[in-house]
Amino acid sequence: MKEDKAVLNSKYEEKKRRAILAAAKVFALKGFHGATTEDIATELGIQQGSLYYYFKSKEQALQEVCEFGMKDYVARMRGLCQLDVPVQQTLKSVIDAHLSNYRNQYSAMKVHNDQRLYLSKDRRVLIKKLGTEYRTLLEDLLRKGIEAGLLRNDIDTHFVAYSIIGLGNAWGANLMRDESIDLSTTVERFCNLVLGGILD
Amino acid sequence: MKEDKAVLNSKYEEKKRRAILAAAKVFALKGFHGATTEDIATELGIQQGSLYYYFKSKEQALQEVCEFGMKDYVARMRGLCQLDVPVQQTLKSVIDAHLSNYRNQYSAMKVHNDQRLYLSKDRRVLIKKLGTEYRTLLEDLLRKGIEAGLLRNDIDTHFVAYSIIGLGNAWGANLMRDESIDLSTTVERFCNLVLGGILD
DNA sequence: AATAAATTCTATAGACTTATTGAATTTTGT
DNA sequence: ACAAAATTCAATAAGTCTATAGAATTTATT
Repeated sequence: MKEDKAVLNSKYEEKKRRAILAAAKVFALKGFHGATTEDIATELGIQQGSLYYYFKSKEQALQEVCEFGMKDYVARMRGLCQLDVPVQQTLKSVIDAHLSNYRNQYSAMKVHNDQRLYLSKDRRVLIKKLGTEYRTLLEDLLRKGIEAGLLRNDIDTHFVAYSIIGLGNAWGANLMRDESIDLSTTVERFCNLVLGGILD
Repeated sequence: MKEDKAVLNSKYEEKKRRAILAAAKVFALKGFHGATTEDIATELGIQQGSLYYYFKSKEQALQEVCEFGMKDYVARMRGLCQLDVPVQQTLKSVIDAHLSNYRNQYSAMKVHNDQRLYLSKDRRVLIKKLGTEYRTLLEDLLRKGIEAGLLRNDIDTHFVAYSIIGLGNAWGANLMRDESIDLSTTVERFCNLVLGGILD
């Protein structure tokens, strides 16, 4: 019976995880509305109707994909921000983590970025909280950098934080689309651009 | 008869334009697959079936929205790049034009960015050409700036061009979503970030 | 080995959507 | 004012999709 699903059966948990990854892959490729439950089931190797053993609805699947994509992403960010190293170095780690995520996290981040607004508002509560926490951590980091005299004091931390995230998402999507782009080179150039700009 | 549609009847052209704008608005809000032809027709104030007087198919509507969004966008870029002013100034105009576009162009640009990949490849030929032209113009501009000694010679023009576009799209979407964000302040901060970075 | 529980399957109802068609209406040209 | 052309409408065929339900199968437990 489905009721036991709450009781963290390890077999169930593992397949549920695979279901989320399958949904992430399909949603990333076709978009939430463009993807069918049959697409996801096929990706998982089961029949369309069987998918409802794991998700109550297609919308719930999207919600879980987005939450999955954000959770350890934010957790890692928390860890990076606690380390006591110069801001520049933390920033580089943050950017590296952000971009690496796109190569490892099975498209869940992309789905979060592109499709989360198709969720009803109450399904987005946790997702929004996680997103806000991430941006806030980044803003705090920048503020600390200014106070330490390492960063210019005329920047707007909110603007810069949002820009770094936006740029990270743009390059993340690019890295996913084109496997031939080198990750570490991209991280390097990303940091150079944000830290030093392009002016001679 | 529909045949006359090719003969640029000005009445027809005007309503066709409005049909494209209606489609853009609906696609931007609900996504291509999430939007129905009924949504678009309602936005236009006609019946669902009547929409097919203007578009042969829903997919063609998406194609026309994307092309509409890109055409004068690229045309303006061409104009800006021909002016003989310092690179920094051109760059600012480019960013200003890019961001202003999101406030004026009735969501067509957003649809282009988010939904164009749902089009079949052959429907994307012109769209792709326009996008490539835009990025190439930007890359040429950066190269000119380096040769003039105004920009650092260790930047990768392709990387920077792509970054400026990505950042512009991120802020464009943000400006659309939140009317209270000030355009000129955003342009200012954008330029400062890209030109000078954040390092003290 | 027998029983219980968990997982998957098949079949389908009930919506919803796109695109078409021919009729009705409005606009335009003479 | 009349006829032709352009535009819109109403109705619907044909297809797709989500979600459910009960049967069948597989896996775990005693």
